[in-house]
Amino acid sequence: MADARIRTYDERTHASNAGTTRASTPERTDATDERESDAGHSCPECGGRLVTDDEHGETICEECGLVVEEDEIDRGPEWRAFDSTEKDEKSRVGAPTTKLMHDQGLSTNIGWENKDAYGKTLSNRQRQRMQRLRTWNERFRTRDSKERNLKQALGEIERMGSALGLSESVRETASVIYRRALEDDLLPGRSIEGVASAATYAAARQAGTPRSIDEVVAVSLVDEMEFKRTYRYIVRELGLELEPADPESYVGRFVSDLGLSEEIERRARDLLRAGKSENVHVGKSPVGLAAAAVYAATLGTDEKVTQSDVREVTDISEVTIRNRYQELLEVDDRVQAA
DNA sequence: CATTCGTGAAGACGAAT
DNA sequence: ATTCGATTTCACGAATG
Repeated sequence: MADARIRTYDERTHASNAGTTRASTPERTDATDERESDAGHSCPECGGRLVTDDEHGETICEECGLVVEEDEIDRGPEWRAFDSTEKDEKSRVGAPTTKLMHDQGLSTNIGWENKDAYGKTLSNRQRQRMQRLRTWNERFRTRDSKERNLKQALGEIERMGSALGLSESVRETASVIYRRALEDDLLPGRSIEGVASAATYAAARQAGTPRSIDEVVAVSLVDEMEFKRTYRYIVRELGLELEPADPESYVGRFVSDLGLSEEIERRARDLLRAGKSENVHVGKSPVGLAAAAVYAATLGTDEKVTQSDVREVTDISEVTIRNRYQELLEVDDRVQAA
């Protein structure tokens, strides 16, 4: 963003200016105003001196930095009211904040009625001006809201992407998908985290480095139900074209997680290719196929893994592994014979 | 004893209505 | 919204080494 570049430039010039000013007048108070708190209090951890940091509303230990108390700001009224008329007179605070709006209800709202502050009806000319103001105010507010939304979502995508070991380009794709969802107004009614998770999952699949639903849900902030619901919705509304994940793309990871050799990996891939040529894989879980192929590949060799080992790393039940690997072997035999 | 195998009931999901 | 078919999972016991 151009904004960011300009700001750093600004800061640099300010910094150098401040440096020279400070050199001429060395006795300047620190920016953060810290003062000693009441005597008799000391840090419960290390016994160090406690100071209050008014800027952050915290009491912290000077020695170890332990935050003893935080959020000391009193958000209640500083006056007391004994009946409701008194309350009306003394109260000078505005509308309560709400978490239901992204800006906590603190942004400008222009009333719907065409009355001025005294309740008088507006002239025609004034009405038109107000209408324009409403339009623009609304535009800025939603634009701003989307901006924030996007910022948070991108952070989330970044976090999950790195937790899942996804490449930079996959994260790029995920953010593009997210942007599209945002532009198409798909977000209302859905959580940012959910859509971010879905976008990440979809991007990983498109890039041919899929992560299973379980893996994504594990690092996501939403539960599996919501994730699946959101994912389907996003795919449908955005018209994302996603091939069923290719079982082979899981093989490498499973093999290495199980500590098996490349020979096994090669055999597993062969089994999957044979299976695919006979359309064994349609309608079956790709992860299940991959798991079964890896297991089957070890069978004739001296590298031993149990079905339950495979279940551990793949999250595919032993039953499914059994069913799939037998099918795979059967098909492989047929292909060999042909 | 550990592992593998097979089975029926039950849950989840997509498609069709 | 419900129903149906296919798939996967769970729980269990039997067989195998």
